[in-house]
Amino acid sequence: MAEPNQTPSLVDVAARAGVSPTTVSRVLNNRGYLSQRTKDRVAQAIEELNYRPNEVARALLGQRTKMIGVIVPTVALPFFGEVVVSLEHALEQHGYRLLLCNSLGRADLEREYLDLLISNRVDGIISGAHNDAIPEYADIKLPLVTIDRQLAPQIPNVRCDNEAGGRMATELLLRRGCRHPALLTSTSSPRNMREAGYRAVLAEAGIEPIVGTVNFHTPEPRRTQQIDAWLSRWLPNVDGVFATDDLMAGTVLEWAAQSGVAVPDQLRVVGFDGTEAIRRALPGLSTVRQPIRLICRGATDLLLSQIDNHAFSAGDQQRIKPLEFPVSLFEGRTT
Amino acid sequence: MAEPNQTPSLVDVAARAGVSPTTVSRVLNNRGYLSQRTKDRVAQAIEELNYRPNEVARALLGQRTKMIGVIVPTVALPFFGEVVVSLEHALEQHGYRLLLCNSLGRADLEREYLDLLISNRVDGIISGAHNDAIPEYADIKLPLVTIDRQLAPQIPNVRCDNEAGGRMATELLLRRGCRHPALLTSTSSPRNMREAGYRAVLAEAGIEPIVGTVNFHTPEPRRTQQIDAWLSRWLPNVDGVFATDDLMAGTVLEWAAQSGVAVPDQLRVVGFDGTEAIRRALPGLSTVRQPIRLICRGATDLLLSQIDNHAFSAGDQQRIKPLEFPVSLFEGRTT
DNA sequence: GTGAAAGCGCTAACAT
DNA sequence: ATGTTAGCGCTTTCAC
Repeated sequence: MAEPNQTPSLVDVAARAGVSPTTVSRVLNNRGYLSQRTKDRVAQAIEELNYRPNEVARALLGQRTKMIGVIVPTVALPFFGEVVVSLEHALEQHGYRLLLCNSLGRADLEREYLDLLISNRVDGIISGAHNDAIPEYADIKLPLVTIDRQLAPQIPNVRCDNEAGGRMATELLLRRGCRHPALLTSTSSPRNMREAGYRAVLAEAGIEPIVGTVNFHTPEPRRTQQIDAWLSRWLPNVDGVFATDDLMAGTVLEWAAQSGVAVPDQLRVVGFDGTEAIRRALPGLSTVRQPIRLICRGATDLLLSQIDNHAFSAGDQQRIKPLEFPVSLFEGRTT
Repeated sequence: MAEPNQTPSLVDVAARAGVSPTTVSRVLNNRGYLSQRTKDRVAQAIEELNYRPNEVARALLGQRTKMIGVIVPTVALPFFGEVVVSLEHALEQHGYRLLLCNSLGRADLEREYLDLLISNRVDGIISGAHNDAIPEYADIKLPLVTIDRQLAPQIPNVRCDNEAGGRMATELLLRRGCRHPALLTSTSSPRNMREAGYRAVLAEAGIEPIVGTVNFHTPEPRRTQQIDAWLSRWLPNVDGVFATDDLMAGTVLEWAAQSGVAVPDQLRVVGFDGTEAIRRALPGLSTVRQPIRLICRGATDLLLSQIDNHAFSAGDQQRIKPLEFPVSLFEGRTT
């Protein structure tokens, strides 16, 4: 007696079609010579049983799960949300699925996720999150590509031209007449290329830079308080703000509205990222748009070529030039 | 000669520790009686080989992948991004992983994803996306929970109290002095409970409702154009707008800024959702906050209990009362 | 053109 | 306290 409740297996299909399991497999994978009659019978059995091949079994046998692990700080932030959507669709085009990990910017979680992905035998990893202090990435024997932040010289990295973006934003502020544009960013460092762009333009113009930092993952309401305090301290010396992400720019705009500071007349504001969601929420915000689609396609292509070539990132120790895509400026009401 | 490049298997560990595979398995799963000496030797072999159990093999054997498929329109929108983050962490607490599917609101994609998830033998599905016209959900023999929109009476559904939210938003507008608050929503229908709340309050106040619709997935710039056209048409008859999501509210605010309409004096605006990201981008926006954490925990608990009880949604045909969580009002500068 | 047998990595039954 | 055997669902030799 058959168990009708059980998910049917290939063997069930074979029995029903009166052929061997091998033949069913061949029909499924379109391999070898099959008589039309056999094909039809198998197709019918599949239909009748509503059979779906078990990808888990395929993965075990074939040694490839067709799954890619993606680690980002959190898809609750539109930039990473959009990145993950783009990745998912780029991967899907090649028959890959996406296992999502939100590290929340926590190094411990990120480490755990790395382990998890290895245990699940993902075929590769795309990481858009990194606590730079995670050495584990170095000895991962798995195709790996990072987005935006470069982890190590030999790990492929895809990003936008952050420095050009920083320059464009700063130049826009100067062009609109700002004398003292300030920078508001997450972490000030020599490796912050948006900051580098800002500093370069100001240096050329002979203007003293003013840099404020509020960490990305600072919880509300502290984050807003820090931004407000910083703004109140510098105004009215400052007549423009380049915020290195759009959400920060939004907080600046709100501070201006509440403080009775006119935008753009008294204060000009530019953001960074230009995601669809924020373009809806803040359609007037001037911003530097990242080519997220391009970045994600680039990352996917790099990863899949690694997978296809069995060229594991750990293997080739040579320095790889990061793949950089150009940004574009959107000028809205706030400048 | 061993192949040092290969990922080590449990058999390799067994060989190195001088025990049988079963013993290694027992050590890994902490089952049965093991001598301390054996435990140590196995632990050492695992360490030396840097062995990780192959979850794919475990899944094939145990008939459970510990993976949950999650279908949403797109995590590029903060609401769904935040939902997915919450789900991922709720699931992770129970040892489950999340396979992400962004349906982009397209019925064809949603169908494909359903197939994909079945083929990958996920242990359950949480869907926050539905083209109502997808009958496939009905005959899915898999634990299934929906978020926000109810698919069918017998499928468990978790959501916030949308009608109460609609009421609260509308009442806030009236309380602040609006005489003609309009509704801006994605789809007007009797099943749109936010709209129902709005209509109910207006009916009680004896005010004629004004309803505008702009579909969720309308691409820019058409979306903005539609909203702008609608606003220009109704103002100044309208002195308040309840937008059923925060992004729409953002577009309304921008229209007001560009049209020289003072907020809140000439036009009051309330949104809906209150995600973290939008609270950062538009800190001044009055909005109805959804308890996303609660909703996601509720959905996860319901799903996991289905899984544990082998009670498949298709099985129990009885009507299930949706799980509703209360919303809360945030009043900002825009009202 | 089609089938039988072996095996991917693991664990549950059944020994001992 | 530990080992042996069988099998999850599939594909890949190698036969015929």
